[in-house]
Amino acid sequence: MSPARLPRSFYARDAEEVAPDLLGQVLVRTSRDGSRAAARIVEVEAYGPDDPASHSFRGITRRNAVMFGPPGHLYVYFTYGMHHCMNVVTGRPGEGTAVLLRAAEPLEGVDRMISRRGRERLLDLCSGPGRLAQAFGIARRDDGVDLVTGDLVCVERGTRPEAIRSGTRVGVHETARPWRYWIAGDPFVSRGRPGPPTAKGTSRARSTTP
DNA sequence: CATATGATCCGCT
DNA sequence: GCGGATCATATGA
Repeated sequence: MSPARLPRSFYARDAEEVAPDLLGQVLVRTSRDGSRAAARIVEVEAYGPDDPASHSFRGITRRNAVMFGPPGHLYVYFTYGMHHCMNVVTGRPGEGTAVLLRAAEPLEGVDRMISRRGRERLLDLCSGPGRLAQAFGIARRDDGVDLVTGDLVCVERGTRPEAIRSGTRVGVHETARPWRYWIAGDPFVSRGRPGPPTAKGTSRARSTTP
């Protein structure tokens, strides 16, 4: 019943529209004992329809089924044999669009994040999709949880970023959709190579600090 | 059934 | 900067 919690309508839009709007918002996980873990989202990636880079591109499977459900739910997948990544489902049911949460700035429950991560440097706690999921204790069993009405995880309204940058998505060799968004100059953004891999391969993304 | 691969992280060089 | 870890998932035989 938190008035700060983002409503369903926030998620029920195109992924590339939701993605930049998620920057500055606060991801919150409430444990059964009432303790909270919270972090300010600083980096995301959108995965749209007809997007070869999206898990939903080849149709619905058991793994990606949640992506095709109603917006405002968590889509969690396991990869590289050891990492979980979390997305928020966007758009309309059947579309299969989502936004990957890539990095955040720890705000609450830092001690718990440190123990879950096994590392104590604040900058390394949530700076990467696998790290973020680990810090929040998110795993496959959290696949499909409702961010709007659920008790476990939600996104609360935060502070608006001063400036937003965008560039090519990490691990995606395509320049047509620069759907990685991050807060300009934010130290908690992951070290994932910024900038499009241009043909001659010398340029960097426009990630200069204002 | 067999196998290739990945929206990654970490430690070592 | 590079490669190993490590396995669920998808796909093809």
